Amino acid sequence: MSKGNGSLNAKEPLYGFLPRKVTAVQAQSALEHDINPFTKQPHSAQYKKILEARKKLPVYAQMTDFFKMFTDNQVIVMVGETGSGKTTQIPQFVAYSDLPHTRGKMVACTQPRRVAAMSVAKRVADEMDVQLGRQVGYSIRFEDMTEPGTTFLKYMTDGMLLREAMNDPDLSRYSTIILDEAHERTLATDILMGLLKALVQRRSDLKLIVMSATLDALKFQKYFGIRGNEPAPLFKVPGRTHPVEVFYTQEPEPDYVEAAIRTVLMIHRAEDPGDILLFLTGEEEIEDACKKIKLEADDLVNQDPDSVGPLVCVPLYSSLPPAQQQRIFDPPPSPRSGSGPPGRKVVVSTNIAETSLTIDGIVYVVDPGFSKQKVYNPRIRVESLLVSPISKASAQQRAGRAGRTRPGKCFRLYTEKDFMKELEEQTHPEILRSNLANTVLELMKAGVKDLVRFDYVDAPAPETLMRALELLNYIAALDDEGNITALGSIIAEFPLDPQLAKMLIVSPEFKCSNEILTLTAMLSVPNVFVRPNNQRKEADAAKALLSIPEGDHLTLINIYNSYKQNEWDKNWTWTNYLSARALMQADNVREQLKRTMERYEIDLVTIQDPKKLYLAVRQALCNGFFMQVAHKEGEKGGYMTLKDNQVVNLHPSCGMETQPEWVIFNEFVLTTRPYIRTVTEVRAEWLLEYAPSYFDLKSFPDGEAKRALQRAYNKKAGKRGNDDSGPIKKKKKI
DNA sequence: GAGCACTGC
Repeated sequence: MSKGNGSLNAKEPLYGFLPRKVTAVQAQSALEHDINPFTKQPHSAQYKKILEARKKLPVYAQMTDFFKMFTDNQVIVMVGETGSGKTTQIPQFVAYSDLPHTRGKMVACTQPRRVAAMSVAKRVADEMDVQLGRQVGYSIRFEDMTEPGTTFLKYMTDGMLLREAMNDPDLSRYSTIILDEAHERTLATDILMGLLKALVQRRSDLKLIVMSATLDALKFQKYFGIRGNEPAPLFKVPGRTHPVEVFYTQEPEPDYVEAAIRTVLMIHRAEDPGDILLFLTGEEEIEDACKKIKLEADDLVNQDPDSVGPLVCVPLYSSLPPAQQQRIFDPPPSPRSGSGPPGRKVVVSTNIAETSLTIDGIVYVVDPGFSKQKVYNPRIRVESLLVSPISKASAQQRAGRAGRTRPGKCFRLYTEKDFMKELEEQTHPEILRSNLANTVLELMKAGVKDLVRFDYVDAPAPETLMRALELLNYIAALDDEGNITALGSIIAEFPLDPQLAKMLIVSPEFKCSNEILTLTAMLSVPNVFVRPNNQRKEADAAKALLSIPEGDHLTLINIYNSYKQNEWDKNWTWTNYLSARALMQADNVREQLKRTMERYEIDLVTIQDPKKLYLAVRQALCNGFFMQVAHKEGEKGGYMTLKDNQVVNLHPSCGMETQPEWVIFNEFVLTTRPYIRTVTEVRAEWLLEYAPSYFDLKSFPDGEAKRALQRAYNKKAGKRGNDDSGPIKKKKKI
């Protein structure tokens, strides 16, 4: 709407507002108005109450500066520490200035996590006195809570916006894009930053706000600087947290778990009431530490019940069932007697408590300085998890968890010198630690021609990019010139690893797309097998009953089918030692993938005879995973991966009855030893037939595997001409 | 004879 628009009368709260030239005074008058400018309804009583609370947020005090900076600049970097109110307020300020609803546009605000996108959208809908899903909404995988034509402020996951960018590289629905929590440097946020840097140059009408923590601001300012040297302007808002006193050890601790337990008990004996948060690295470590803390704390209470209160220890990690995760919000235990010492709660958690989950009432943080981090080795194409020292930024984030409700203390189990000298400033962004096959394809689909010269915030290693391009070329997603193919364009549409998508797309040729659809869904959710420590035998026996001897991939299909047949029986997953949560998720994913298949007219077909069906599934598997093949070498059950010659063993969870000569595996895991996990028997002749360029023997490294392939090749050549019983030939060219 | 840091589409 613009000045002089005759359809507006002077009583309208937004009368005289010029998009992007709105002042803070104007916005404030609209906020105080009795009429909601977006619904034209009178504001509720609750609206006024919330507005008073909003006015106390630090960011509110800087409205004037913000509106001016937004008017004057296309790109802004914003820093707002915890408690500043930036995530809820800035998008609203933008909406009042940008007035996207008057131009059929939207303001998007991205979040790295689904729950954040949902809960912030709900809060902001309340603040704006609108119904969630109307003017204010959110969009996450499996749930689009927006109304086309009505929603103008949309919270969404960063991955969701990246998906949209693939099909509309200009992101033309948006007038302003806000990237929140940019300092977390998720893969999706990093890619979006690269795409948006180029996009703001193409689209002068698009505004961009990058919100981050203090430490990264200058880097982003420089990255988004215009015309060479001039950095993007910075908008800074102070936080509102309580002080946290930090303590270091005098000497390095040789055993951080032991030191952590000791520190927790020391706090319990000697410090004022208040809950403790201890960071450890993984499930096993956490369960173990909980047991030990509980034992020792009980001892202390028994020895000295007059001065030591009761203690409860609560584990927290993502694979814990939601009901058990809820225990972190329980109040601490009550004193044993009315006048006895107060109880204390200890939460022992993975990194999940560093960003994803906030626990109120934490006063003490114990930080041993480690976490499990993903690392990618492009040489052997393997992602693995390694216990590594955290960064300074991460240590600060952990310490901050002690000061949410009142002043707190953080005990770092390393020396101050190590903190200053040894810890990296920032955790390496995910883009430097991941296999980029998926990312490269997404970028290509978003119209990026030259991946090596793309303007990344942090450029990945050239070898990582080469590996990604190589894989995409082998599965025919990219042609030999490096251009995206028609097939590659469809592969990119599936929310799957490219190999899985390729396998799914070709599966109708093998008449088993129904089963491959199930398999891809099962492979994209967390482990479905549950194996409680005290019932391992029972769990393994239950698994054996559902196993298919030719391979774990077939077992996964069988499990899904049995699950669906027994859906009426609420106890079925439980009695079979399977995760109901993971299976429900698989079902959900399967439905989503099915819709994408329908969009591209990929037929859903199956073969009635189970023997033939399983054979077809294994052949289809070769079409996607021919790069993940191992050959049996020697008599002791050892395998060697093809081409990169890694010596591996079948993972103990593998359910095959024999050790076949050729197998395809879903993942390579490096734990106590190198293992291949989720494994299925295949035949050499299939590999040669479905991936001839990859199995081109001329370029193959010498060894047992090559000789075996050569024999299969010779046999095949000898048979040619009198054997036409091969798989169904391509009927539809993609 | 072992594990599953955390997100996201």
